[in-house]
Amino acid sequence: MKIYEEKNRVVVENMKDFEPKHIFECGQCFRWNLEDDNSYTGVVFGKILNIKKEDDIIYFNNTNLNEFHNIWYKYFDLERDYTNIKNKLKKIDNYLEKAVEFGGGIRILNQDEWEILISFIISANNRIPMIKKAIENLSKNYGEYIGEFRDKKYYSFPSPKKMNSLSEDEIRKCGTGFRAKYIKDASFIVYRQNCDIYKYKNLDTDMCRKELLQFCGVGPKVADCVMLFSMQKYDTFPVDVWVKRVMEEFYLEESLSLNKIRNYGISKFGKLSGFAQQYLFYYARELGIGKK
DNA sequence: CGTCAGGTGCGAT
DNA sequence: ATCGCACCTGAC
Repeated sequence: MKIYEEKNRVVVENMKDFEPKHIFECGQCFRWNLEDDNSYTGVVFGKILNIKKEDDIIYFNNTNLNEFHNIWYKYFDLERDYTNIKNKLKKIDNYLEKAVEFGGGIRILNQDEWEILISFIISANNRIPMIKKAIENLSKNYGEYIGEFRDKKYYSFPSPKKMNSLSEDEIRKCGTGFRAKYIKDASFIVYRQNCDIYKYKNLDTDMCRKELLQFCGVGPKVADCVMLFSMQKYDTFPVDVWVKRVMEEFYLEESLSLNKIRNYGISKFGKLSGFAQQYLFYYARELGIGKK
């Protein structure tokens, strides 16, 4: 892997297991958008980053080598050997082999706990375009102005303090629907009650999950997503409608409860459950597996 | 118009 | 423990 800096960008050559489409469209993030030139622009940690892959070269636009090492290396999980993970998963069976090959460029991002908690509360019984719109509205209306990139203005995700200062109605008007009161509650708990969700990642997976489940609007699926996408808990298996479909298509004879599917996944995939879930989810959703 | 979407809370069993 | 139902909202 060769990394070097050019004018306002970092160029990475020969990086394995990194495909922007797979990373940004496997359901783990909501603030990355496809541009006309087939690049993706996102807001992360109050910064605007643009990613473009051409042949085997990846361009990290609007950043520098310092930020690359201090922020993006961790965010994109670049220290992890995904080839090794993929090889282990591929050996399990032919279904997983297909799914892993289909989404071979997936990386599980290390995202901000607070932003992910609220984002996945919004995701409950919701569609991706609506989730993205609600998060964008919250940021545009109540986040900090960051700057412009290609003639578009960008805003950070509102802090717990800012979110707590809003009324339920102001949150609702951003398009969050019945989840507005959950967001209001979570903001109060995190900001006013000084609950440090940034320490949850230090707990073991079961305790971490137990803590998250105490938030109203956080059920089993949302808790698993928050743990997996922002707290480095990889021995968990979020089961949503797509994972249920693909598991029933590949592994299960009958229709099991979501919790039983989760337990089945964790017992089958162990420490790699979270990675397996991502490959299966992306495969199922892109191909419409099991859709009625 | 009804249905449904990357679930969850709630009350009833 | 497990089950069934309502739920903001907008696209079909």
